[in-house]
Amino acid sequence: MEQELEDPRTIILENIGRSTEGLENVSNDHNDHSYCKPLNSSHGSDRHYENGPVAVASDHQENHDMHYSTSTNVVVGSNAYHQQPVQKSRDEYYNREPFQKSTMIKIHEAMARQRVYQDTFEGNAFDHQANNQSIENSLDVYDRYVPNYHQPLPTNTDIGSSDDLDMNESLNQNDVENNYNSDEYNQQQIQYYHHGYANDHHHHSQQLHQSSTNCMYNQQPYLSNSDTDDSNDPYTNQPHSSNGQPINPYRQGSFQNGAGFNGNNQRRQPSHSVKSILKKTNRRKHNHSADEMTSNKQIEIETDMEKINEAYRRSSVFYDTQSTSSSDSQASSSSSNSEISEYYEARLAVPLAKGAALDTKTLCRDILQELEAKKIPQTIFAKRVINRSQGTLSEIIRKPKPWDSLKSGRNIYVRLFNWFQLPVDQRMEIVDKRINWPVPEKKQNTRKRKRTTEGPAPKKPRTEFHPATKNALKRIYDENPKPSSEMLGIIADSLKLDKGSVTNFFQNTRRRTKYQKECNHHPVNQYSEDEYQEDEYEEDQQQEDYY
DNA sequence: TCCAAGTCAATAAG
DNA sequence: CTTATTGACTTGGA
Repeated sequence: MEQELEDPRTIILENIGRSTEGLENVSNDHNDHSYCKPLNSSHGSDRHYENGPVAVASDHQENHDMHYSTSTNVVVGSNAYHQQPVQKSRDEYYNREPFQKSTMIKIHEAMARQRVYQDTFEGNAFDHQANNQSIENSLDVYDRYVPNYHQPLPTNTDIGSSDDLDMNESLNQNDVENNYNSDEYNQQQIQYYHHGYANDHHHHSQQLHQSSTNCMYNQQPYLSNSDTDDSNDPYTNQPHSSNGQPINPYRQGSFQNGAGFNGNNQRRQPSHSVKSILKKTNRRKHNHSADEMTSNKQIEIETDMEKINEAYRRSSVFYDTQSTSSSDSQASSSSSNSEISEYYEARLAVPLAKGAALDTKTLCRDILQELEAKKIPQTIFAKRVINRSQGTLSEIIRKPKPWDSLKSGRNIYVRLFNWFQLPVDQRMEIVDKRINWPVPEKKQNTRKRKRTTEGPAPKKPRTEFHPATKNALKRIYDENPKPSSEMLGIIADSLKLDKGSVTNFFQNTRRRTKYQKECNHHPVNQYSEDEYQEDEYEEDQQQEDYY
């Protein structure tokens, strides 16, 4: 496509009136788009992933088995999706220079130009001085963006373990959706409770209330106005209490009675909580029935409660006959698994009280601890409790987003919370691998890409960026996290990437970086522009725990 | 079409 | 085996 007529560095140097002597020679460009590598071989022809990527994985494994010791055949080339894949060895792929040295200069220049254009367009004076400066700086951009690196030889990618715990199904996401999560959540006058939690976890530096070991959320009324205090915790938008305590996540009106709802799980009966929920609901109804929106919500809540009640009624026999040990995997004959499961589902789906806010950070930390303590695998927890994949769970738990920044994602945290409110035996029963809970129906609305007339479009194989390419992208991102579409095109061309991939990269990075700053208070993480000499790009984002 | 937020799911890391 | 990472896809809204 584009032809490299002249080394852009020359142009730049000439532009700023400097000699071109001493420029390092660079080889000619090769426009073969060889610098990003879809992971899966055999693609592009007529393979459609009707059976999911698994089918391809086995191909991979085949290659792997046959060629690993010397070199693994991989598809090389961002165009593999549209064209015939090119087989190259992994070694060769990694040892290749991903793109021309001049490339980064070009990109940098283009970005500078765009800035200039924007400035001009916006009527700002164009600072030639600054521009030259910027161009000049761009000369060493390549070295900054593409540090030397020594790609280790591919390690054994133990592919044999294609563990199919197979809770397959991209499960029904509907069940969660009828929880309300409108923004009137935020508009409410919110009353928070002080969130002092006491449990058997010792690592909490700010632990204060020491009471029953199982009462995770021992709540006490705590009045505050979430919008008036500037020392708000981004995670809850709640003020910190004077003594630095984490602030309670819950609003009055729902489950404020910690003893009643969560209390001592040794003695508590399911009926207790169900009743208590219903009671609260009714009370809420009286309090808020004036507003129409509110009454609509009310109806939803009531429906939820009905479901719970209903499910509970049907499964109550089970609880009555349930022995103390929940280790008995088989439910009593009088209550089917699906009924119980229904009950649990209803419990997990209970919406938070209107206006309530969860302290996601604290919640997740505790949940995480619980998982570790109880040896509950994420895979099963993810499916059973929040109905999501393991990877999703991991990210949600590990990097919880502030409540106020959440949209529909709030449902997940609510479910997490609800699960945690359950007495341990129920809690554990839900995630007991020995029990085969009925799999939630899949939302069959799998009308994937309807573009093509013949079935689902093939999935684009995952791109594996060359380390240097990845690094370059990161640097560019640092400079401009939100390039215009045009810029994206330039970047893609320059780095020999698919524009879609570049777009995805920026999109993903933006989203994944969004709360990092708020989380990272360590100065160590403050990115410093001048010490990335060596290859330190592999450990680039140690997202330092912020607890 | 673009974006953000939510996810999936392959696969790298531990 | 379990968990963390991350490119691509899906949804819902301009």
